[in-house]
Amino acid sequence: MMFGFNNISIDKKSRFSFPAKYRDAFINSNESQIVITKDPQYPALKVYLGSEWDQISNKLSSLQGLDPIVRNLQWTILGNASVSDFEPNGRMQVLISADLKKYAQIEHTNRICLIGMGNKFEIWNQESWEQRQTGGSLATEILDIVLPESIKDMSF
Amino acid sequence: MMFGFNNISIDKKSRFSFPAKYRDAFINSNESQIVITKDPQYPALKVYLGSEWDQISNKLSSLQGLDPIVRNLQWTILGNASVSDFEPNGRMQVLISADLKKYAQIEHTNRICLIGMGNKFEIWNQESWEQRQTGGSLATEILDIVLPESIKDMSF
DNA sequence: ACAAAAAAGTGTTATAAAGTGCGTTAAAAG
DNA sequence: CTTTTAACGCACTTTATAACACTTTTTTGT
Repeated sequence: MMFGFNNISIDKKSRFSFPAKYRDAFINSNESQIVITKDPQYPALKVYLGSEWDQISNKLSSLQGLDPIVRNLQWTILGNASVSDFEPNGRMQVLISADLKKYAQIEHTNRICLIGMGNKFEIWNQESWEQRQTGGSLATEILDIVLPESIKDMSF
Repeated sequence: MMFGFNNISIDKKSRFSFPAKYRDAFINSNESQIVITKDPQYPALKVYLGSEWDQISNKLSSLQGLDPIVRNLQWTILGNASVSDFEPNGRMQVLISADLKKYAQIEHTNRICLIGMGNKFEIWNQESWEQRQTGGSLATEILDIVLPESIKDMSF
């Protein structure tokens, strides 16, 4: 499983590499693809292993798109996904597109926060992450929309 | 079971070792991993055995991440977890990351308090711990918001 | 439409920093 | 006094990152 905080660099060509400590996890789960997409709630990116992504994307695309909330999630998550080949034995490098960099507000920096959340990672701009960690802005964002039943049991 | 107070040292490379009195407990419970992460309420660290951690992290990551309070807990606990291999027969040493040291306010000292809480440990800055013990309140109680039902029955 | 130039993407290497392992000394316990 | 444990120091190994070279794709001008 993949947990924990990492402050890592992006090179001039917009690549980052996963810290070596996750290598075994990648090898064991037999992954050969990595998918990066937008986080639907925050200015951050989600990074999924290929197999995880298959589950999420299948489930999400099968939902009926008439509900505007579902429709929005589909646009955000499916419509921005970027699939990369990935070699767990190699350098474990992944390219981030200009578009995704912009969304996560990491266009003008070469340091990012890569957060292991168990079955996925998140990528954050350093300042945004630190603000989140203090919990300061929490009070203002208690979910004010009612989620449709269909996604209540999904965890992205 | 692992109980009791220990005042121990961190070396120059940010490692501490568990007191020898816990060796049998580690060997008996057959652990080969130790997980350190942030305490969600206080400026302290939680130290879990691998098996305990599996339970906690599974439960926590299965919760609805669209709820901002849940998401915050996931960030704090999962997103800051550091997993170490651990040999109960060896020196029982564990590395603490710079990030976690900062959170627990133990960056500028080489003495820490390691508190056995039965199935887990806590790591405290010495002054904070003493204040707690004498009933003084700490500056920040980080999580002072109402918890959603889904996590009311969890014990971290 | 084609060639040249620029940009984007891929791969390799070198080096400083971070992490690991282990022997030695000092302190505590039996 | 002997044995065990904790702390320290040092050497070795691994890792992260920047610099560089090469290839492929895209853009531009004629």
